[in-house]
Amino acid sequence: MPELPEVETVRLGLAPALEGHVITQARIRRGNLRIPFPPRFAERLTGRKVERLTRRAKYLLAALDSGETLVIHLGMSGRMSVYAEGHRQKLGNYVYDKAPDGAGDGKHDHVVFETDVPARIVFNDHRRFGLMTLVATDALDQDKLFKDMGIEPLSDKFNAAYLAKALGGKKTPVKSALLDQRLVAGLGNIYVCEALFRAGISPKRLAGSLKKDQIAPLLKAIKSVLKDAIAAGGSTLRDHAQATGDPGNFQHRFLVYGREGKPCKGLASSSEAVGHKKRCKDTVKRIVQAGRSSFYCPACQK
DNA sequence: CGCGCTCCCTGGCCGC
DNA sequence: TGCGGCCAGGGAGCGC
Repeated sequence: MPELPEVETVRLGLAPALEGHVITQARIRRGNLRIPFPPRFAERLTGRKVERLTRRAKYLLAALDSGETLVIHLGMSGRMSVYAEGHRQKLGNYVYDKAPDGAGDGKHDHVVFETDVPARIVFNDHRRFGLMTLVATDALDQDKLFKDMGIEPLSDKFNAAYLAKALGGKKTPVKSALLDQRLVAGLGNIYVCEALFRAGISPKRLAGSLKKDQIAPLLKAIKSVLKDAIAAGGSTLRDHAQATGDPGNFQHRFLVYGREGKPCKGLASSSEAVGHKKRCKDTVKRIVQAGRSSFYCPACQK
């Protein structure tokens, strides 16, 4: 489920319970995630202070005072839930429920942390495509997980010149190119579909065939859809929840994703418009590209 | 090298 | 209500 906006939403909700705090206990309840836990995983976390909680693409990174970084990926269905010990309480900008009986004991609760807030943090992942591992902080960039990863879409480095070069000459559909984490890291199926709609570009267009004057609108569409989704707490289709347990709200603002056969919304508001008309009588279509659904409006996207 | 297909795993939903 | 089939936000691996 989680693309960049969902992971960022989780990071924001996790930070008050983790950043600047000590992990007083770490417990593996169930292994069998995408990769095995590293040796002595719990011991290497216990007693460690989390100095910073950051995000790289769809990964959460908790830098520890030991010089290691706890790397977390939520896969398709991962959740990080924060519970306050004792009673419901507010930390930073978030309100956390009191840990109910059995919080952390569920069938798909893989890892449970306690921190000195005190708070309990539960990593739950029923599809088990997620992972948790430890990597030396000063070698993070060279790690297998990150060494081929492209730039952050919300960074200043992701600009029109970069995007033009990244797409230029590519014979793959622009939809597939934007999903390639080596070009730009953090976009997934939902936000690529939504960004292409906002920019008025068909997912079938070959990346290298985009006109010069389509690059800037596409860039703007990608950045705006990600920012809007973060502000809305991400998109909850089924599994995504914020660290507080609340669902995200951006799914109510999808213009094409999951809307096959429904009327095209045209451009619902000027803030979402990056260059096409508001009125449209066509319906949203779904095609499969590289094994994944693409939703688009044939009239609005060329 | 670069592409797309398949698979990993579980569960929700749809249609019969 | 029960059950089989299909589908899902990610990503690695493999074959062409």
